[in-house]
Amino acid sequence: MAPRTGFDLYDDKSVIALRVNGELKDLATEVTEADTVEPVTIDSPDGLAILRHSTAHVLAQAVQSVNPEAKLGIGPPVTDGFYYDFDVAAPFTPEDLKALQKEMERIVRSGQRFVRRAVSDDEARAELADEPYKLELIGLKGGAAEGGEESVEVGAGELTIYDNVDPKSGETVWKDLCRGPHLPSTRLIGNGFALLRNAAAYWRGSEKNPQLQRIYGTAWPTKDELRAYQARLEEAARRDHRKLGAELDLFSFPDEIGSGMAVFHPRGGIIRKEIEDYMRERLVAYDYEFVNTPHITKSTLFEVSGHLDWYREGMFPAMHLDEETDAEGHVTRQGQDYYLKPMNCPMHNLIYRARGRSYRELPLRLAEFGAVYRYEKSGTLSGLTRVRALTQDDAHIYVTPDQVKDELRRQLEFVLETLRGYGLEDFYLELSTKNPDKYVGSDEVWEEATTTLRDVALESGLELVPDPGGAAFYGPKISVQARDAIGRTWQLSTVQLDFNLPERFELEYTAPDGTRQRPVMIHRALLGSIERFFAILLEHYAGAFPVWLSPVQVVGIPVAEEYGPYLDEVIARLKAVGVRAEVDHSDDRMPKKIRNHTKAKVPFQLIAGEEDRANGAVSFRYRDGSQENGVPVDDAIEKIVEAIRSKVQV
RNA sequence: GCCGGCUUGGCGCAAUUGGUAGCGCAUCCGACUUGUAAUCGGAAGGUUACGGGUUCAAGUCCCGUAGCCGGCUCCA
Repeated sequence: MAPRTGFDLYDDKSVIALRVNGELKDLATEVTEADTVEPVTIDSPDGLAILRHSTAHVLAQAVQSVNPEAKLGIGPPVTDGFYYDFDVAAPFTPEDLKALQKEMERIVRSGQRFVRRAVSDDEARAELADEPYKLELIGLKGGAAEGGEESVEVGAGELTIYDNVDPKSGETVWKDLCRGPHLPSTRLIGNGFALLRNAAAYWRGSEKNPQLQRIYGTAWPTKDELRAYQARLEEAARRDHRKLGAELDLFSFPDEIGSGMAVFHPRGGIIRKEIEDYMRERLVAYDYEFVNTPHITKSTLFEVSGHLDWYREGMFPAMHLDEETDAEGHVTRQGQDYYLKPMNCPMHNLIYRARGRSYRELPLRLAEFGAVYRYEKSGTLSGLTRVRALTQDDAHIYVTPDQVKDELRRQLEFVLETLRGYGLEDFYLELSTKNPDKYVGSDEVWEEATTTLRDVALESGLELVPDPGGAAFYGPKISVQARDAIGRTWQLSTVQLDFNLPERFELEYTAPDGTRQRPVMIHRALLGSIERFFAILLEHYAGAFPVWLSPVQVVGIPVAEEYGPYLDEVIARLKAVGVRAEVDHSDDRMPKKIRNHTKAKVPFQLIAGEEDRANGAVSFRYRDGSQENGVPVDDAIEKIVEAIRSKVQV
């Protein structure tokens, strides 16, 4: 029987590639009956990646058609889109992007075919003589065969070049080194793509390499899906915590204080206090003990812990104190280096070590909202999510080796339950394992710790994603990733197992048999940094916090001045039971007051006029504009108090 | 830190080819007080981020610094 291609097998226009014996192939691939062949549609995850990858090729063709001097880097698909890197003399301007978009539209309309062609290394070198970066990738191929890096350009097997062929003339108008597969035709890209932004990116991801100019784009099977994606971006912008933080008067970043250091305003302060109070309640319930430690320390501490070895660049420079010199400038008294602390664990270890410990005390759980300072590079700072002064809800748990597994289970349960209390529901786990270039301790110990963590993570039943090389230098970790209201994921809690710092700090406890044993340490941050968690919640709720977190929970709005005193009485009763409530006595008109407090996202507006006053009632108005009129005051108070207690959204 | 962009009163924005800073909201004062998202009138508020330079003249052009934004690298 004659070999057949995907074109023969599938009529469906949405089929754009094949999966042959498990491998993605072009639709034009010839298959036989012996092959297992599955269709890949353009709207499947694989299909979208192919669409985006092909769109990246069209971008590269457009760039070289506008600027033949541009050298090609790499151009893979990424979440929701693609990028392509170029070495060009001058960075792209917004006008350049517009022109490129136009050129891409022309290429898409011309319906070029993507044609795969296998080439030898030497042929590829000859054809791509003007593309230094592609040549470099070909050179790397040898390593790829032994399990080195693979890319969208170069696989472990043979090299392939994709020719873009004009359907009318049959001429090859452009080509690129690429593994594929690709769409059959550029026409399938349609008008569901857009260029988004340009930025610099280091060649092959290393700071030591030159920077290329990267153009990001997005591509979707239809214009409607593109629009939906753009709407998602707008929604994310609408929720941006930096914007909401200013609008709702929650926090600011005074230039006078310095980059990456926030001040919380009264309303932000209330939210923060509620976040912390709830956390403290939970800590008490789970047998934690509270400790406090200073913000600065002599350098020795971080020499012992190893932080100065690994993270010196990320720490604020030392303050050199107590040095004395004589008139000639000779040092007469040796000074001391003090550092702002970037981490609390060494100090907690000192608390552990302050006296002899018994196995009877373990697990010993020390918790602190510890302010730490990290000299993050200026370009990485971002709102509250990446700052230089932050508060960790940090805890260190000391256990016997036997207790490790149970304690890890307990901690994971604690973490997930607590996060649910804040209104986050959708989680998965990530297991970060040893970075071969950055670790202390023996391989056996790492192996054991990693296995233990993996077991506990799997037991939880949550999805577990590997993160190879993602561990800190002292031990592997499980991190809890949470999806927010619009589906973005945030790394939140981390549980790290550490056999190394107890060693470095020579921590011990007396075992039942009277011998001295070394405890194991678990590092556990639940919110990560309180500042960052604040930002995540703010974006998750788009500023409309559940009642318990709302800075102002109830505002009384009199229909006319006359009803102010009546509402004062109602509000006074609420305040008496701890509700954050106030009456708006301003001389704005009632609709204006409603507008103001709706914009401020106050959960309960209590309105009262003659009708309500006569009946001893109030009328509720909610943030969405819905109402509940004539509610007796006792019921209203009960309802509000219950909404706070049960942490519900209204 | 690197690349690019941006920076006008508290906030959001205007200022033709360089010609001597305007508007809305917020604020303050006054009047008004009306059952569900903007009452009216008036006042005050800016050496256009900062520092240099070009020019008869700079918010507008050039250089430097800072901050912010988008990425890259980094993230204990």
